[in-house]
Amino acid sequence: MPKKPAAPKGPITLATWNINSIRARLDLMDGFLRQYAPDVLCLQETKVRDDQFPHELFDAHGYTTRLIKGQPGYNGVAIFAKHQVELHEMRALCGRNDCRHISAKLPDGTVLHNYYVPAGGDVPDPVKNDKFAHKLEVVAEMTAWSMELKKKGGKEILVGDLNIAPLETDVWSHKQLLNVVSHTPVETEGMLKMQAARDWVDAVRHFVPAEQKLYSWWSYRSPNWELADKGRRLDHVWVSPQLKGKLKHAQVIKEMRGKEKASDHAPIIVTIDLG
DNA sequence: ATGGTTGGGATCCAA
Repeated sequence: MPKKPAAPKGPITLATWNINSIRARLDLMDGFLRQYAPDVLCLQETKVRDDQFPHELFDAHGYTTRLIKGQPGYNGVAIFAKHQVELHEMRALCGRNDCRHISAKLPDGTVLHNYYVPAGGDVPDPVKNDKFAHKLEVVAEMTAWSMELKKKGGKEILVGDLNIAPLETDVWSHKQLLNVVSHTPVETEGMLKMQAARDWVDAVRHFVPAEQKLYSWWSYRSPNWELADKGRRLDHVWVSPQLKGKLKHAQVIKEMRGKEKASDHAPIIVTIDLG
């Protein structure tokens, strides 16, 4: 009888990936899971209703826990694990039930939050662009929520496509992107406030110095994405301060951006010792 | 200054 395995001893690997439609990328996902087999996998932009989710692939790879929250066409988040984890919460950001958050309680009590922050449209003005206004509201709400978490002081991990590249080295050209949605000062400063509200530790920058360029997303519109390398770091893994010393490794799996039928985002894998 | 690509699900929207 297949039983859900107990929590692994020692470090676990945790992946986050904006997959840009799971049904369009079953082969890509299969290859990724064969090669990297993370213990826990968080997805954003699954773009599929729950009753149409392709469970078989994840079943075949041993993800006995599958927590999904999808809607037709857009958004959609999911958490998979090779061992038992509990659904913790599904937050409706800004009062909209639009499938941008799902969270799970891991065996040691750490709560894992998976977010998909709105991209925010093209015009970086909340008066002229409702989508940008909504993005800023979501960031403000996540900041207030982070402050509440800080009061409780539990162990938390926050991952996802946050659609903001906070540091100058998180974009290919700081100057040229200052007025481009994802790197405007109101967004980058908003993100820093959110980090400060819970003392979130940027798990990827914990290993990659801020002087070094680092991206997780390259637009489909650039025909020569790798050579041009006009990327942005939109995807993040943050941990609450008491987990900082438990971080073992972090890596953007850029190779996945170069595969056939790739997502425009690369996955990130963090190794953390929750034991 | 502009247009470039992709996926979903309808003939356009979101990214």
